[in-house]
Amino acid sequence: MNEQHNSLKQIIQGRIEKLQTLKNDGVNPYPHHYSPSHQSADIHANYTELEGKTVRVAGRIMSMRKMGKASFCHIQDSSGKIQSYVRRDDVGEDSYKHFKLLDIGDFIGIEGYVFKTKTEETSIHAAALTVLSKSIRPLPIVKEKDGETFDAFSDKEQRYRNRHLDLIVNPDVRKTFVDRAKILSHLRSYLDNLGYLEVETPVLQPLYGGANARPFKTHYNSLDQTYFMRIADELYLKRLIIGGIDKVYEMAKIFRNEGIDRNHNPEFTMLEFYEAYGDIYSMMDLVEDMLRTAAEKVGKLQLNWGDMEIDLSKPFEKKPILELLKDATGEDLGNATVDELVTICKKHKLSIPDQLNYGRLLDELMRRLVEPNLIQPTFVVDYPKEISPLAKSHRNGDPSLVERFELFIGGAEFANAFTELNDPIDQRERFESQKRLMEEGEDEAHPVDENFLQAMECGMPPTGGVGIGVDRLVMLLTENRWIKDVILFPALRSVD
RNA sequence: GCGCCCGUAGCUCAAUGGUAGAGCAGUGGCCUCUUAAGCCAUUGGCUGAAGGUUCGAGUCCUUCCGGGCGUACCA
Repeated sequence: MNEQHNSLKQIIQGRIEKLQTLKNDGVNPYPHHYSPSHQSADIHANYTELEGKTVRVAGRIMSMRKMGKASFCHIQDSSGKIQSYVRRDDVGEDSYKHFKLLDIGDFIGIEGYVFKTKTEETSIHAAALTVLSKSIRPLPIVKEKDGETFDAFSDKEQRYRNRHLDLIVNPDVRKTFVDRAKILSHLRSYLDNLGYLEVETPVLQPLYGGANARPFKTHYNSLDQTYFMRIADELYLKRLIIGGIDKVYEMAKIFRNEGIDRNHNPEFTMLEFYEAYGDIYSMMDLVEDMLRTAAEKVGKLQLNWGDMEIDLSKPFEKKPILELLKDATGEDLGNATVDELVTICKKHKLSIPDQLNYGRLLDELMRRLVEPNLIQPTFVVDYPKEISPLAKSHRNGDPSLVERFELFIGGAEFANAFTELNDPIDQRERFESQKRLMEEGEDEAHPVDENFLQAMECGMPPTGGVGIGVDRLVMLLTENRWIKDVILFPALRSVD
C-alpha cells in the first residue's frame, strides 16, 4: 500500500537482493513442484511410527531462530506447524548459507528425519532444504508462548482487506472457514439425501421479488434494460416446483441494497428449499433436525454466542406471533388498526416508522419487544396475512392469518418459511394489495410478477418452503458475533 | 444516513501544544537443542489527506478519505 514509506521499501529491496543472491548461486527461488510426504499434523499425530524416519514437508516459514551454525524454524502448512532443526554440518555449507538468506514468509521444502528436541518438541532434523518460493513483502509478526499471543495482527480493517494475511497468522480464522465449509456441505448433503435437487437460478433478474428488500439495480447494455440483482430466489424455485421438480433447493448468493453492520452484509448466502406436498409443519421438523445435525458436524450443541448460552439439543419451541405480542404489550393486536399500533408503539417508546402500515408497525413491535427475548430456538408461527404475501391462508379458517414460521435463535432470525400460497387467484390479489402499498410509498413492497402468476395459474402443488440465512447459521455454530468474520471478503468501502 | 471514537515504522503500541519513541521484524556482528532464543551495534517516519489557529500541531479547529462501535435501514 504505502509504497512511499522507506522502511517498507527497504525491506522489500533487501529481500529482492537476497532473491538475486540465491539466483546467482544457482538456486531457483520459484521451482515448479515439490512432493511432500507428510503434513505437519500427520507427523505430530504419528510420532511413534515416524520417529527416525525420513519425511518431506513443505510450508511457509513462520519463525526463525538462527544461530551461527545451526538454526530452528517453524514452518506452517495447511494442517498446522512443525519445527525444523537445520544444522550446517547436516545440510552442507552452501545450503545453510542459502537458508540464512530466507525470511519469515518464504516457502520451503524440508527433507529430514523426525525426532524430538531435548524440550520434547516434535521436529524434523533437516538433511535437505529446497526453496519453494521467496517472499519479498513482510508478513505481520505474531509471537506466541504457552498459548498466549503477542502483537496479534488485530486491526480489523487490515484483516478484512488482507484476508490472506489474516489466514496466515490467525489460526482461528482458518478454523471458522473450515467449519463454514463443513456446515454448507452438511446442508447440501442433508437435502441431497432426502432426494432434493440442487439448482441454480438467475442472479440477474428483470424483476426482483420473493422478499421485502431494496435491490441493487444495474443496466443490461445489450438488452438496453434495467436489471436487478436478486433479493431472493423464491419465485424461480416455485416455478421449478410447478415444473415438477418436487424437491428443490439452491444455495444462493443474495444481494440486498442496505446497510452494513455486524449482522448484515450486502451480499450473503441463503439456502432456500421447497418440497411439494409439504407444509410449514413438515418443514419445521426438517429444519430443526437439519440445524441440530449441522451443529453436531461442527462439534457443539451448546453454544456461547456473545453472552448468550444457546442449547440446540432441546426441542425448539413453537409460539404464535400474536401470543408473543400479547405477552409483550398486553394487547390483542389481531385486528388492530394502524392508529392503534402507533399508540402502542408510542406507549413503549418505540420509533414510529416513516412508512405507516400494519406490516411496518408490527415489525417494529416484534423487533423491539419480542425478538430480543427469543434466545433459545423458537419457531414463531401464525403470521398476519398482510405481511406475508406469498404464504397460504391458515387452515384454521382465520382469514387474517397465514401458515408461516420464522425461526429465532439468540434474538436473530434464522429461517423464514411458508406453506406456500398456490391459489393463483389469491396470489394475484396479494400482489395487488402489495401494489397498493407501493403506491402508498412502501418502497419494499413486492412488485407484481406476471410471469410468476401465469406459472402458478398452470397449477402448483401444495408446497412447503424455507429460507435459511446461512451466514447467520455459520455465525452461531462457530460462535462468531460478526458477520464479517464468517465471510472471507466482507463488503468494505474501496480505497481509491 | 445519524452519533461517538479511532488512523503514528512492515506488525503491536507510546509521546501535559515544545527535538516523534519502544518492542518485535529488518540490517551487520557473535552464537551447533532454540522456541516471545540471547548478547552487541544499527536502518527505518512528511504522524491517513488537505486546509486553518499558533512563535510552535501527532496533539486544537474545518473538510475529505478509511475503519470501529452504537443507532437507523434491513424481517
